[in-house]
Amino acid sequence: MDQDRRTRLAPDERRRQLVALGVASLVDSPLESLTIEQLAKRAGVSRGLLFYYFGSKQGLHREVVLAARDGMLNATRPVPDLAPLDRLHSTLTRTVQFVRDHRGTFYSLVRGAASGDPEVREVVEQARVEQAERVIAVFLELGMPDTELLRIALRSWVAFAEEALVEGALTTAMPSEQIVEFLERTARAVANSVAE
Amino acid sequence: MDQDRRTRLAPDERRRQLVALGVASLVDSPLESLTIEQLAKRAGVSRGLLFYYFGSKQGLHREVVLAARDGMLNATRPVPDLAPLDRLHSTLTRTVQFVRDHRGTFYSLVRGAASGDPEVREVVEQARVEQAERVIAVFLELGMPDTELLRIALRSWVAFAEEALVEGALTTAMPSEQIVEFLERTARAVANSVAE
DNA sequence: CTCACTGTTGACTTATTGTCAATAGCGTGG
DNA sequence: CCACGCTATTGACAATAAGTCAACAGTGAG
Repeated sequence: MDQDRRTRLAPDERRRQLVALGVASLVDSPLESLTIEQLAKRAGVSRGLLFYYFGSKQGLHREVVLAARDGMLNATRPVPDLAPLDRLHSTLTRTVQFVRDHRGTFYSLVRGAASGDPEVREVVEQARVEQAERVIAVFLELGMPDTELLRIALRSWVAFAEEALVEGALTTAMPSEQIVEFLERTARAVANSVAE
Repeated sequence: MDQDRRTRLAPDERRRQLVALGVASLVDSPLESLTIEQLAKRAGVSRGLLFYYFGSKQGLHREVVLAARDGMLNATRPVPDLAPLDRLHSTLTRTVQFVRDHRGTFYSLVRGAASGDPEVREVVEQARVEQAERVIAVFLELGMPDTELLRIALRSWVAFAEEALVEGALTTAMPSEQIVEFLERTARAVANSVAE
């Protein structure tokens, strides 16, 4: 579709192109339907080239999910200067924004890529860990004791938030501010409920 | 491994046997590695027979997940006679028990079967809906108004509980009573936080 | 006991992953 | 400017697993 003649690119550039095409395909189709053959055809290269770069289908999936994940983590990165609760508010606001701007990507990350092979699962798992760390930091700075139960609670609250975002931000027209406020309240409620 | 001669069973019985073997395989391996060939070999029948009964690999997966799901929903069915919060306590206690008695099954249900085809996902999705309904009923009986936000909140709390059960009940030695109490508190906290 | 019904089989087709020696762009040194 | 070598790229091939289907063979009914 691009060229009918063989074009030779620098490895980094070709890799970027292939991963970008993969991420783009997540917008309207789940990860598991991202087959080597389809992507090869879209990119106008042979299937063999994908194995040259990614080794296996799972290797490709891993890099695609990694790129999508980093895009999300980047768009929702906390602003260090803000006070804890303001930082949480800021992060959640941008999270809702990201979810609504990139519905397909978000949904594929939190739902589609859940199963499959452990390598891929681990990539999205790391995103949850990172997000949990962000929220834990907020409440530790507010003076809560660093207990195992608090960590489990906020780790689980991340799963709570993912579900709420799918239900609230993707399938209803609820105003973003209301969703953000809902997430803030529940986070505080969960954290408080383990602090006795 | 069972018989080397062809044995002809009544359809219901054969179906039961095949599904039971499939559910048993979930104990120590994820759903997606449950291949037609493996199950056929374990059951001592030909691959063709599995297609005769289930039509497709997804059809098999659907019935296996359905059986595993119903086993869980059954083991954790609410006792109607109890008062709302007692009923919640009872259900959660049996849920923790089930999770620890059937680690593999539970994990496969809430993690492994998450992706794959929409048919299979829908089956486990219905389990979440059912569990959400159970919790929603508790708080409605306690007099809370039936708002969309409450439903989303408790629907999301089910995801919260799944995560907490994986983290708390499967990967730590935390006493069951403590996990149950934790789940009760967070459920109340989440419900209260939307009731203003 | 035999006969029809149907549970069961195995060989075949199709689709997709993965392998690898051969090919052909593209920068570089002469 | 132009061979020439490095390597990005290809296409043909093998391996695996999903589906298909006509033929086969238990089992109960008459």
